[in-house]
This record gives sequence, structure tokens and C-alpha cells, in this order.
Amino acid sequence: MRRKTKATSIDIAHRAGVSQATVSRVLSGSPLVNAETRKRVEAVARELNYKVDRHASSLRTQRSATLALLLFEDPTADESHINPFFHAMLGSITRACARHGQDLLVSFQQLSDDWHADYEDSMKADGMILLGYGDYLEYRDKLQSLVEQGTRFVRWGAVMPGQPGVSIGCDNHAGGRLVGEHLLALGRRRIAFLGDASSHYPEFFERYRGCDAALQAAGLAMDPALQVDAESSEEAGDAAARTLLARGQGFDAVFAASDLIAVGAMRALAEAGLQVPADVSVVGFDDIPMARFTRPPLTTVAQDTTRAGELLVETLLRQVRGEPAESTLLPVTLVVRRSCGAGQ
Amino acid sequence: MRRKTKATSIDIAHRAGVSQATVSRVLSGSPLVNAETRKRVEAVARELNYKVDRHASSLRTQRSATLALLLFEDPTADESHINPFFHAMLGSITRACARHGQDLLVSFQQLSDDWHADYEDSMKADGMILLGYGDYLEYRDKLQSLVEQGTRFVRWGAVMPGQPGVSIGCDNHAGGRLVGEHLLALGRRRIAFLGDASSHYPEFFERYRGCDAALQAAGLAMDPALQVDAESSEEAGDAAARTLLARGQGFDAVFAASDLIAVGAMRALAEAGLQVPADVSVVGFDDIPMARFTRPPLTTVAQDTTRAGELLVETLLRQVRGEPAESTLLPVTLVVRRSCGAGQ
DNA sequence: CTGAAAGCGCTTACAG
DNA sequence: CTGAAAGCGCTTACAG
Repeated sequence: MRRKTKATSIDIAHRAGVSQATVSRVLSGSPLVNAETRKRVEAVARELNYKVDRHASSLRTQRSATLALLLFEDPTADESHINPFFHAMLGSITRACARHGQDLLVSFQQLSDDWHADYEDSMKADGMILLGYGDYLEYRDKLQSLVEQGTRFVRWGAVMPGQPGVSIGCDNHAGGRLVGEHLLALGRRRIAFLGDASSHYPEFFERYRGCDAALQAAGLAMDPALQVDAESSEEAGDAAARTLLARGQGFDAVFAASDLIAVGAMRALAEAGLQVPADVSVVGFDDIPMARFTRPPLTTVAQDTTRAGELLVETLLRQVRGEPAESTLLPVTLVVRRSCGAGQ
Repeated sequence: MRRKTKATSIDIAHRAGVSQATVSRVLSGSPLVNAETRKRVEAVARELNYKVDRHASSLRTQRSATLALLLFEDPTADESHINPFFHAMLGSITRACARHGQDLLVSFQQLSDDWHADYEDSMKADGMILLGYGDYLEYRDKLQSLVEQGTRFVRWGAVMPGQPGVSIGCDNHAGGRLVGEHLLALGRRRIAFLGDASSHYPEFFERYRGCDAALQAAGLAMDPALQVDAESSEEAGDAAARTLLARGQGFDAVFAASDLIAVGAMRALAEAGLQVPADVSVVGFDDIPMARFTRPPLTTVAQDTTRAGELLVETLLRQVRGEPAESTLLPVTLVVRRSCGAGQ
């Protein structure tokens, strides 16, 4: 990145009085170098601000020490509006990459785009991390063809048997159960669910089923009349809550499939003259930063994004090294704030 | 990224019955190729799913077709909490890079880290985009040394004469002025400012001064007793509003230096029993997605992030090509919602 | 318009 | 422990 001519390993070799091969050994941390020699070379390298040329190195080793992050979104979604939860993931993935000496190429894609076409054969990255919302049944085939092509990837999402490739996800079912149990303990019985609840969106669906499992354990069940589809956005949450209200079915709690949906729903509820939590408990999912600043503060389910990022990177690197890698489910925790009627 | 052996330009050459050089010419879009030959080569390349090896290409051309985005943060800031505004920028930068055929390497850094050490000489990127909040007087020296080393970079931030390097930023002064004029028109006179207002944080300072300019034009002025320092976060906004209230100085409007600060301040004001906008007008800056979903919805100043991302990338690429590049100021617009007392 | 050839800056068997 | 040499897959003057 400088205009001045860059130092090469040959320059270092001359100055240090060794061969270029030795310089390379020193800088790649090879043990086959005399300690004294190493010191001398390192000193010269530092002095000339020498850095190994990544392209030359990668060309030779056929490894790029780079991972690609593909953030994909539903084509119908607003372009500029990415779930804050994914931003937390982006941060933790970036840091995990840094810890593992990997660079991170970031790209936004539409679900409809041809993911594999680009990174696959140009050696830009050794593997890719897939992160996004969208119709699972739609991109499932894409995952399948990635597997068939031998592409290394990890995906953040629902972890289910028989999926193509390796997935890391949080325990959505357990999260839903925690929410259901908590609302039951607060005396709520008619729990509405705002978010898609079908195999097209398995993460939301698992949250729904977890909540349902809690109700069933108490001899109750989720009422399909209280479920309204919504993608993860404030707008969708607002619209879904209006739809719910318009149905005229009684409910005493809203379980929003994501915090964004919860924020939108809370606005719609307030405009309808309903008090949260006095009239309706509201619970979200994700624990985005804003959840502490809604009024009232939002009870929600927190996912460990730091661990998630680390695990995504580790699992992908395992594949890159040819080691076996498996899907993992991460635990979640219920964060109780005031919107449910209990707590602080 | 595939396990199967990758096709090279030589494979394509054999199959297409031309030399490897011709294949290279076709794939780099050279005009020196017969149309028929081009067609044949392209067909074979498509069939074998051939992609130019980026490392080989970059090694040869000494260009990486990759830009680096450094998101830096104040070391004191919460690691996981990045300003939503920067996420919008990240999205637009990513898309602009895609349009210009550039890959984007993303990295998070602390203000204290040694930025230049990493990307500078390893040829990972042709230039870098700097995006972050932090004490300007602290990182100014770093910018200066980047310039001296001939590193190509653009920075998002305040645009002022005599700055090291090239900056793209929005017209913070004009934004502040719009806010001041609007609040005056609504009959507000005592405008508090929540956010740092010193040359350490020139973007906030310009917003402050713009508002002050509007007041001065009306024979008034900002009252330093109504200014409270705050970095860009909800927590800081909450704390700053409490400090302001504790001072016991009367005020009828709050101009928050960012939407995040505004969100925190609105919570503190509500807890103090103040009505927005009846008792106090609140205006933010950035127009983050959440601004439409605060209660009441937040009046704020919108920056054109799409144009900003495009301009950052374009300006950086101009430098990479050795063309002159200059700092640019982008216009802003006032988005009137209900928190100021006017509008919708 | 096309081909043969040099060379980008490394890594890594191979030989000592 | 060290060096000489081959070669990773391209691009681009050079010659025709």
C-alpha cells in the first residue's frame, strides 16, 4: 500500500547475509532456523518494515488465510436495514478471525444471487461463513450444491438433523421454552406469537415450538389464531401486531420472534391504547442493544454472540484443515426486564 | 475453495486450442482478441467454471482489487456495541465495492492499535477506508504518518481545512443549523446539547456550532451550561440527560449529537416525568432505523449513507489509480417526526 | 490478433 | 541448520 518500493525477502536476505529461503523460514516461524540467525533476520525485517507478500505466499501454498463472510438477505427486505443481531455477530466474527490470523472478506448478497460462483474458484477465501435470514427451503438447495462441490462453509442458523453442511446455531427451542415458562409463571395464558412459524423459517419455528412445549407441559397450547407471520423488522412487527389486534382474539402476552419485531409490536400496542406490561406482556429474542432502551425495557432471550463468532470461525478452520467438523447448538439465557411484568 | 482440482488458464487454453496468454487476455477483457476466439475461450471457461486465480493475478499486477475497511473505536467503548449508523455505512460500502469489482476486507481496531502495520506492506489491500469514532486529536498523528508513508486511505469524518489525507463527511454544520432553525421556529429558545463539543470530536462540535449559528442569527446563543459531554451510545445519552437535569438549568429542547444519545436521553427525560415533545423537544442525528420507532418518533438529521459509501470507494479508487482525490462534504436533510413537537 | 517467454515474491522438497 | 532451485498461476512487453 505504499508508493515507495516495498522490501522483499531478497532485500532482507542481502542485508542479513543469509539466503532468501532462510528469510522465508524465519518469517513463517519454521523451527529449522538457528536462534541467532533468526534474531538477525527478524531485526532486519523489522527495520525495513518487511511484511510477507500475501499473494506470493498464497499462490505458493494454495491457502489464502482469508475467510469470507456472506451476509445474505431476503430480496424483499429493505436493503439498508440489517438486523442489529447480525452486526453483533459480525463484530465477534471479525475478532475471532483476527485471533486466528485470518482476514475477513465481507460481502452482502441476495438470496437469489449465485453465491458459490464468486468465491469458489478464485481462491479469494479458504471457506465461507453464511449469515442471514431468508426462506430456508429456498436456499437449502444452494447449501446442498455447495456441499457437493466440496466447498467449505459454516452456516449460522437452526441446527437440525439431515441438513446439508455444518451449522452453528443457538438453542431456539430452549429459548422458546424459557419464554413460555416465564410467561406462565407470571400468570399469562394466551400467548400470541409474532413471526413466521413454519419450516420455511426454522429458527422462528423452533422458538414457537419451544414456547408451545412449555404450554403443553402445563396442559395448555399455543393458539394458531394468535400467530401472525412477520419477518425480522420493526415494520413487520408493527404490522403483525395490528393484524393480531384486528382479529379480536383475546391475548395477554406477545412473544415476538425477534427484538425488532417486539419493538414494532410495542408501538402498535401502545397506539391501540394497551399498556405493557399491565395489559400485555411482551418478550423478544436476540437481546439487541436497543432492548435495554425500549419503554418499558424489553424482556428477551440472549444468544452468546461472542462464543458464536468464535465457534463459527473455529469450525470453518477445522474444515479448511481437513479435520472433521460438526454442527453445534449454543445455550441461550432469558434476560428479564420490565416488559413482561416481572423483574427489575 | 473446492477440493477437486481447480482449472487453470492452461487447461482452458488446451481445450480452446489457443495459448495461455490468449486465455488471460480474454479474461481480463483485453481488446486485442478476435471476437471468435473470445467466444470460444469464454465458452470453455464457463464450462469448466474457471475463475482467474486472484493471488497469481495480484502478484503479477501488484494490485489486489481489494479495499480494507477499518472500523475503529474508542478503547473505552463497549466492544460489542457499534453505532447502527456505521452499519448502514458498512452496507453501502460493501455494495459500492461490489459495483467497482473490489473485494472488501473488514477489520475492527482499537484507536490504540497499530493500523498501518498490518495492511500496509503485505499487499492485502490497495487502500483503506477509515470509519470510527474516537478522539480526533489522538488519531490525527496516525493519519499524518499514513500520509507520509504514501498509504492510500479515505476517512469518514469531519471535513476541515488542513487535515491529513482525504476525508468524506456530511455537512455537520448545516445539519446543526437546520436543527437550530427548526427548534426556533417551534418557539424553543433554551436548547441543550448532549454530546462532546470540542475539537477532540469535530463532527459533534460542528453540529453544535451549526445550531449555535442558527441561534446567533436570531440574536440568541447556545448556553454552555446546557451542554453535556457524551459519546455516541444510549448509556451516555441517558447519563448526560441526568447530568443536565441535575444542573437545574431550564431548557425546552434537547439536541442530541446522535440518535443513540437521543434514545438514552428520552428514557432519562421520561423517568424524570418530562413529556416529549410537550415539555421538551428532542432532536437526534443520523436517522438510524430505530428513530422511526422511538416513542414519540424521533426528529433527526439524515445523512445519505448510500452516496457516502459510493463516494468513499470512488475517492479511494481514484487514489489507487494515482488520480487526484479530494475531500467532499455531503448534504444532509432534516427529517421531522413527532419528538420535536411539529410534524406528523 | 496471437504466441513464447520472463518474472511477480514467495515456500518447500532436495541436497548437503 | 542452510542454500540453490523449482514452481505456484497469472500478465504483459516483445516479436511476428
